Amino acid sequence: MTDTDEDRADALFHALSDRTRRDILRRVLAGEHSVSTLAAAYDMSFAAVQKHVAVLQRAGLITKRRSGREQLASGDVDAVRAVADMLTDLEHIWRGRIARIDDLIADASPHTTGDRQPSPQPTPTASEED
Amino acid sequence: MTDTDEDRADALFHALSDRTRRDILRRVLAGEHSVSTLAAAYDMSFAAVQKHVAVLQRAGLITKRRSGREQLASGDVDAVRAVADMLTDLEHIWRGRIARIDDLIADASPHTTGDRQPSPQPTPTASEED
DNA sequence: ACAACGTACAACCAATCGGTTGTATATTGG
DNA sequence: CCAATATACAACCGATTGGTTGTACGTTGT
Repeated sequence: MTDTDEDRADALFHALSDRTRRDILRRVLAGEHSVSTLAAAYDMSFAAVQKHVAVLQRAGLITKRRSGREQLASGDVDAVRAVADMLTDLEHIWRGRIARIDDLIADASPHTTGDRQPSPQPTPTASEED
Repeated sequence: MTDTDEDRADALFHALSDRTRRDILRRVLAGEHSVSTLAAAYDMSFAAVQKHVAVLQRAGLITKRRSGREQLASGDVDAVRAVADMLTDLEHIWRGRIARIDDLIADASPHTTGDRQPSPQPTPTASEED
């Protein structure tokens, strides 16, 4: 919850919010690729791809290692898991809400205690219009 | 895979890339909140918060239902899971890479079959043309 | 009826984004 | 040595973003 964590989350989600970057990430998770090799795969300038790689690297989603004149990029699966964990945290928050609703239902009707599924609708008062 | 899927991924990750929006999402995953209630929690104008809510809604991360003059926002955990699944897919891609490396190691040295670690070096055979 | 409330949206602004071209700097191969 | 290759980075540009204020409109409570 610290400010630095939020900065990191900003960088991670922002890095993932571009389809070219997601594609690059897929490629470098599957195996090392030089920036040139990556650039050849897209219909844009080398500089554009290099900037995408830099964004991914700054977010910590990929690492680079020098090999002669090439920079070989590699996907960092731990960073991907860190993002997945953030989403799991969100799911936990949601589960807490459902648990609270279940408690209310259990309180209102002493029956039906013991079923706690993904729950079709969180609140009984459903009426949508706009 | 499809273009629409990528559009959706763009919207989801973009929506999550702002800390105010992530905070709003946490609140509405924990329980319904009106836009006004949400706006009161942040040091910015009502209009700014309303736009953040709109971004989250367009991405499908939250839904709104009208209750009198209020719009009650609710987090959609299925959308959160959809994002988590995208990250799981990325992890699978990475696992495929590790499996390939393991195969190479197993092929090179008939011994040591059965240890599968995060792998310090990704093998010198970077399969790529130029 | 009508003032207050809750919401939506338009118009505007500075900052950032995703792309471009151009330039500089290593590294490699002939 | 020199040319080609691989990378990095600056400067620029149009589009988008995150914020603002102002306005409009339906709903509610008195």
